[in-house]
Amino acid sequence: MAKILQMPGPHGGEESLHLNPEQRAAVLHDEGPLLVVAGAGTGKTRVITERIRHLLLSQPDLPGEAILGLTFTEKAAAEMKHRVVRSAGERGERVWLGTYHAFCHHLLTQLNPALRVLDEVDYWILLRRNLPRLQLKHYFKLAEPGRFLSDFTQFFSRCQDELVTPEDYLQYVDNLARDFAREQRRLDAETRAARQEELARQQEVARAFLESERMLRERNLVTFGGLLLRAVMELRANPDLLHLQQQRYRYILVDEFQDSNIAQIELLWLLAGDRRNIVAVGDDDQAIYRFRGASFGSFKLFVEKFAAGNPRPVQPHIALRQNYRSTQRILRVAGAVIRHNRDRYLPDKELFTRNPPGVPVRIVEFEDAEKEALWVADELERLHAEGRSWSEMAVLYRMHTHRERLVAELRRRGLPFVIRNLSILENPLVRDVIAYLRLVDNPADDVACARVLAAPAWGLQPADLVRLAQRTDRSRGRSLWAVLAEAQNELPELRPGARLGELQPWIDALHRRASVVNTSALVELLLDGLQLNLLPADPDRRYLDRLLRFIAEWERKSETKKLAELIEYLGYFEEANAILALEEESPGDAVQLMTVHGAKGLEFPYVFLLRLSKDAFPARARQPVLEFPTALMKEALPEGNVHIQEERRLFYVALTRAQRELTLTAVVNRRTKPSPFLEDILMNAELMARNDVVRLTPSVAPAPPRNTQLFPRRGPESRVDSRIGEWARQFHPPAPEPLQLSASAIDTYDRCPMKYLFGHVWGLSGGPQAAVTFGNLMHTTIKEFVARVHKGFRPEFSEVQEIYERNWSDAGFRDAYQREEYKKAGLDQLRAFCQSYLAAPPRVVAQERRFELALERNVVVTGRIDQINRAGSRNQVEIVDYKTGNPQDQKTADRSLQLSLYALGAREVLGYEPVRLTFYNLTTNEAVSTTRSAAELAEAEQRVLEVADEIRAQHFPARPGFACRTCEFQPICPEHEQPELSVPAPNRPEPAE
DNA sequence: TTTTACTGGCTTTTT
DNA sequence: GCCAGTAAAA
Repeated sequence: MAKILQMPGPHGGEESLHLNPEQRAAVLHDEGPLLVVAGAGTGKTRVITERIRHLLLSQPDLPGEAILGLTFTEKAAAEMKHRVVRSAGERGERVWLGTYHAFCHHLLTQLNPALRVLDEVDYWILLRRNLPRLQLKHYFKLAEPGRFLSDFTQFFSRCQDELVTPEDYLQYVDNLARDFAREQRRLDAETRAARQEELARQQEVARAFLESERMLRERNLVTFGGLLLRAVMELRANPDLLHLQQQRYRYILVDEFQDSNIAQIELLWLLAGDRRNIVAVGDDDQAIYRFRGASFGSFKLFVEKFAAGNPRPVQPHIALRQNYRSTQRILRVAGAVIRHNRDRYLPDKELFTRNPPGVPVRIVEFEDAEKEALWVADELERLHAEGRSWSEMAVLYRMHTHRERLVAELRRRGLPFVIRNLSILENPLVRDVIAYLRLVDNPADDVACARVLAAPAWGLQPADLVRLAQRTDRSRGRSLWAVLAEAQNELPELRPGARLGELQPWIDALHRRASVVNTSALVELLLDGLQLNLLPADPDRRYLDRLLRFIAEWERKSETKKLAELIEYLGYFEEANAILALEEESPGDAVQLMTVHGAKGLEFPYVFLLRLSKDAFPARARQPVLEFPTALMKEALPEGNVHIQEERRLFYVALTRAQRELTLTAVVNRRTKPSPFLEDILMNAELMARNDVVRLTPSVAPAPPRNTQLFPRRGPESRVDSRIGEWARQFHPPAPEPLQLSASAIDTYDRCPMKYLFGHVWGLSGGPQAAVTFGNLMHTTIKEFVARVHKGFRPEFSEVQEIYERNWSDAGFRDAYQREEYKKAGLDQLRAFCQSYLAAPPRVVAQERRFELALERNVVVTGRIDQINRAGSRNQVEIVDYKTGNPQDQKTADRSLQLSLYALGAREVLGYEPVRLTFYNLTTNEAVSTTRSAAELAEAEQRVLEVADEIRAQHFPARPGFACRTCEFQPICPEHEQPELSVPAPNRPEPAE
């Protein structure tokens, strides 16, 4: 070894000659543990690959398979493998280079060859399908049975990261229960109840964890987190296996060590054995994955565990400090930022560079996001005009939503860009194909049908679609498809050239085939029929291929392989918030857009970092629904604000991506404050004195309109390219006069005018919803019950139950479990309701009373009051509205437009004096009452007229947001549709480090 | 200075 | 549908 150390490069190879002293020391490190602290852009991947090469070349009899290299991503592993093979040849081929997960999978399949790995979505779906077995109570919502499942999968995965098994967790909860039993007498009633509740929740979680593990084992499945946990358990329990592994892997190298979790560190500890030949490379300033379970102090653990008590004296760590990537100015700014994180375990790692000083880092402020987007687009164009290629520029952001305006602007200008990790479910062609599949599966799916009908080939105009939709009738099961069949004869005269005649038999035939053939065969038939002739260069091709691969992968694990199951799976897929991203490929010459997390490990000459505003970057801290208990942590929580420190490291990662120029933009106005991270820079006297930073507040002129039609459509014969989104934006027929409005219509308009357009103007409706079916049933049952009491009867509960069951409908329930849970809940609620109703029956004046109230300007308010009770003298009444679902509180009642309108109707039309307005919450069997003053009623009237004006002005913008998650019109909403730009010829991107 | 009402924005990602 | 941060009100 000594001889080698004196050589200029270990083997005189070209590359090793260029190693700096620290890199060389790391590469040549002899035996025992070593931590290589490799700052951003200091060549850490190179150290690992060079070290592997050095090990192989310096020990001719060392077999490649004695070296184990572990990474976090398959991409990193593949890149490393490529480099090792290139520099070490055939022996490099045999080096085990892969992800932790791949390694554990390999290990476990040696013991259990049929073991299959379940990804996060499929895990979610497994739990969703077996929901009854989880016996959820606190974490269950009738209307949304899957609501908490991703919280559970996340939590279980977090436990596994910390090597906590379901049994361990149960033990922990049992201890909590024991503590509570001992202490409860000393607690006041309120605290006791709160502790009791919390304990019950914990017990539910523990039970679900055990049960989910049971489900996995029954099917011989394992989750990603489980791979690590089970591998560690096997190695601990099986000394022979452990010994074998320790013998085999004589040298271990780990990349990105700072992101290791407890399970991974334990795995390394077991594999390294007494030899402790482990080189861990990483940068704790770039640790950005604590939110998903990475250890707080992997470096500290390493030094304490591996280096302590080591038989041979070793240098605990080597720091790589020379940066080869960025200019001096960029590096100084980044260094000033990260220095604010005081708790760094190893302090001596100030980076330096021999690169030129470069130009100052720009901090640019705008009053709104629109201006930010315009200016950044201007800058990108300017750089390109100066001769930079698009691919040299990257735009980074903290959250996906921050890029939206810029994307719109780039698209408007026709600039080439690629977005990493973009879901294909927003691609119009993919949405078209899925709409066809949904229509084939269920011809009564009006939303899918509407999308299909808007394809050019069927020759319809928006007015035709709306005319057809007006004739549907959800309550009688007359769907758009059924109306279409009836209207068949009228249509040729309706629109010459309409080829609906071809559509119907084709879809009907596919529908019949769907229950017979496998989905892959069906999809093939569908694609044939679509007559899609995608050229190889068509950007849509990649999206379609990805969808087809998704279907093929699903079919392999599917039980029935039939379309109906795929449609169900897709529903779950969306419910689980899963994204189906295009596989990564060379982006070609295009501006790269990605989150800062996505940019880790990459480098770009020109970097723009968006939205450095408070609550944007750093993002707000949020607590998970199920928090991992501190008591089970195997390491101490670091001091200080953990969240802000991680955000600052993320900021540091972003800054250090830049090679030549770095621009930070911020939106700053009365509401939005600048990011505290900018203060870190601007308040730094040294940076300012050295001119490392300039601050700009440019005035931004709106860009002139350019390319609007970026996507050449496939022409008038196309059976895809649905124009539904365009129609939604443009086809706003005038409202019929007089304009009739109900409280719920106004509510819909307020939430999202485009939803109002689809439902109330066009007359489309989504499928039946469980909550609605249930609500109707409860209303009907109560109406009949109240009517009988009114007639002087005192119905037994069995009679009520009989009414309930007679009126039951299965429409809209997602599955039997949800249906049965609803059924039980409904009966319980009715039991409670009837009992309290009979205890003090009101004097009912009217039930389900309809009214039409004519306001000024030819506007009519319509409504149906559930129940009117006498309240006091003469015509004084109470208006009752029964509510199922989430209970309404006092505040909601006080400001409810619905109650105001009912009060107006009761007074103006029905001649009552409403002295009390009541929401009767069936869920809690509690009434909430309120009143309305004359002024408040006038205000409500005003509100109706305002909405009426908006509707008459045909103003129907989409209001995207939280509500979209449950909106049945999503498949046809233009807001959820993003055509992607085509990109010129690909060239391979240069990986960094 | 404390309470209440209104407004906007819903992470980040890998296996 | 909920939470937090901020503006308005007391």
